[in-house]
Order: sequence, then C-alpha cells, then structure tokens
Amino acid sequence: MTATRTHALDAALDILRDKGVLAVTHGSVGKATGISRSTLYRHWPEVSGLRNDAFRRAARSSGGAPETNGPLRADLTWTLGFLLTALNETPWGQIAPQVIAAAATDADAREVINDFMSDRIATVEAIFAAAEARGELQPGTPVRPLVEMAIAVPYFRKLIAGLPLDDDWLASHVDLICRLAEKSSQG
Amino acid sequence: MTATRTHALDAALDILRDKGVLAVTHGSVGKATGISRSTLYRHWPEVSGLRNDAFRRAARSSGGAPETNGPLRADLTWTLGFLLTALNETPWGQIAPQVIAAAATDADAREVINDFMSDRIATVEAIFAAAEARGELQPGTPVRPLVEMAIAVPYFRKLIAGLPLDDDWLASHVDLICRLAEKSSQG
DNA sequence: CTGTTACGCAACAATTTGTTGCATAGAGGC
DNA sequence: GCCTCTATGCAACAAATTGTTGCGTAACAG
Repeated sequence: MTATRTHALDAALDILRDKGVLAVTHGSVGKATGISRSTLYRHWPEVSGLRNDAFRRAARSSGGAPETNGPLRADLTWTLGFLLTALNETPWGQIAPQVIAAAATDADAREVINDFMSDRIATVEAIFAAAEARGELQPGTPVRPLVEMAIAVPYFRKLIAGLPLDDDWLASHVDLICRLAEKSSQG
Repeated sequence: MTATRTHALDAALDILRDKGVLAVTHGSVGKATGISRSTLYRHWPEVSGLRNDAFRRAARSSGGAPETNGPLRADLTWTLGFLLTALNETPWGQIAPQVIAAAATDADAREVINDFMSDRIATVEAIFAAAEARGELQPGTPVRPLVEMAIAVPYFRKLIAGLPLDDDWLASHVDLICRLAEKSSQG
C-alpha cells in the first residue's frame, strides 16, 4: 500500500463520513488530498473501486478479536464492549450504513460486509462454544440465535434506530443474553 | 398528491432499488417517466426532497398495525410475520438500507426512519403490554429490551448480515423471545 | 371567455466526469 | 555519473450532467 493510496483512502473515509458515498469521487478526493485526478484514475479506474477500498479500510479499523477465557458473562461484556467502541468511536461505526446501502447494488461492498460480519459472528460463536466446553451451558444448546441476538441489537440501536449505546445499556443487554443462554440450556 | 408526483416517486423507488440513492436525480427520474426536468425541479427544487419523498412513500408501503388479542406467542408471530413480509416483499425492505445510509447525512431521512421505527417499536410494545395486562407476564417486566430484540434480529439478518428470513426462522425466533419473556417474568 | 395552473420544450452556463499526451521527479541498476 | 522505469502532476479536451430560465400551450375552474 503506497503512501498515495493510504492518503487517498483516508480522505475518502472523511468524505464518506461527512457527506455520504455519493460525495466520494475522484474529483472530491483529489481536491481534499491534492492528488491529481489522473493519478486517482490510474489507481482506481472505477469510482466503486475507490469506495470499496475505503470500506475495507474502515472495516479493518474496527480491530481484532479479544481473548476469551470465561466466564461467559465476562467474555460477552468484553467482546460486545469492543463492538460498542467500534460502533461509537471508529470510522466503521460512522460509515457502516453507507457500506450496507452500497451492498444492495454492489457485489464488492456486499463482500466487504459479509467478510466483516462473518468474522464478528464467528468470534461471538467461539465464546459460546468455549462456555459450553467449560460446562456453563447445556451441551447441544443452539447458540447461533443467541449470537445473532447479541450482535443484532447493538447494530440495530446504533445504525437503524439511532439509539445510544452506553455501558449501562451494555450491562443489561449482556444480562439478558446470559439469562437466555441459561434458559435455553435448561429448557 | 397529483398523478405527476406519484408517477415520479414510483419511478424514483424503482431507480432507488435497482441503482441506489446515487442514481436518483431529476434527470434519471425524468428519463424514466417522460416527465420533463423542469417540471421535476418545480416539484422538488432539491434532489434530497425527491429522494426523501420516495423514502416516505416506501415507508408507507410496508403497511399498518395488526390486531392483537393474545396470546403473546400468536401476537408476536403475526406482527413479526408482518415485518418479514414487509422486509421481503415490499419496496421498504429493498430500499431501507438506502434510507438508513441517507439518514447519516440528511436530517429528513433520519426523520423518516425515526418515525417508521417508532411506530414499529410502539406496536410491538403494545403487544407486550397487552400480554402483561392479561397476566401472561409478571407485572413490571421490563419489555423494552424484549421489543428491541424481537425487531432487531430480523432487521439485522436481512439488511446487515444478508441472511434469509423465512417462516421456520420466524417460529424459532418467536419461541426464543417468548421464553425470554417468561424467564424475565420469573427471574 | 378568461385567468390560473401545470406542464413540456429548448436553450443556456456551469460543473463534473472520464480520457489523453506530455513533462518531471525519484529510485535503483549499470 | 548515467540510464531506465515508475509514479505523479499538469493541461487540455469531449461528453454528460446539473441547475436555471423564458416561452408556448393544454386543461380546467370561474
């Protein structure tokens, strides 16, 4: 990744956040960075490539997987806290809606978000699997629905409903998920 | 609402679905409908107005509130089934991501989605309140988190994760929500 | 019949988009 | 030092798009 490319993509992310996908063009990025349009066209012949590279850059900005060593409640609090931070404080949280919208008409954008969500789902799924291995859950408990609930609600609140995500909310959310996990185990 | 306006907005919705917000302009709508650009500019001096009116039209397309008379499981199945249909088969499901993305930079779009989600949340909240009034839930059960879970997961699956929503999935989802409601009541 | 309203058409300037040819600066090999 | 290759900037250009305006006309209500 050359300096020119990173410079361009950083600017693209700023534009994406402030004005939307709509505003990310060779022209606007050139104006913001001082890079000439011809250079930008050489790097990204199509504007969708430029946008999608910016998407990928933002997706990477939201960080990696935390350590998991139990108990379930602690692991969930840590991972979902991580998700909250990503949504609240990294570029990803601010441009995710744009990626989602682009995914409706652009296969590359769809791939970006699919890769990203697969990672997140796998991370949380591993946490439940570890809890089951430790005997915190009944063997055979279907964890996939629990995983989706754990992740879906913060995304829904932040991106769709426009509701805040804070630590108090996180605590009660984790509480609910844990109770549901126990219930699923017992029922 | 004149014939010209509805005609224009219908075309705008088609373009929105097929090509994204990006593609909805006075020019593209004019080409699609045969309506002259000057007329479209008279109706919507700014392109955001045109887009937002299309958003509102789609939001209305997803229909109204169902009857609720218990038991909780039946009401949830009915309402969430309604939501599934809306997401799978009406314009709303197809353009909601675009509205969400637009909401990040456009106050009008934010209002459209806020109004829409408030309605949906209130509908499901009323179902839980009725269940509580019938004695199906412990008095004082905090229903808001349950409501958000009930709605968030289908939205997450459809819009964000790109996963399917079918009747089998709905049944297990309702099942989980109901068990959680009981658990919340008891615990 | 007359005034009003909504619409289409044509023309226009300004901007944006995509492309190209040419010049230059820097890195690395000989 | 000299050469070559690559990345970049600059300027110019055609084409398409955007936003605006003036004019003519058809429909409709009074």
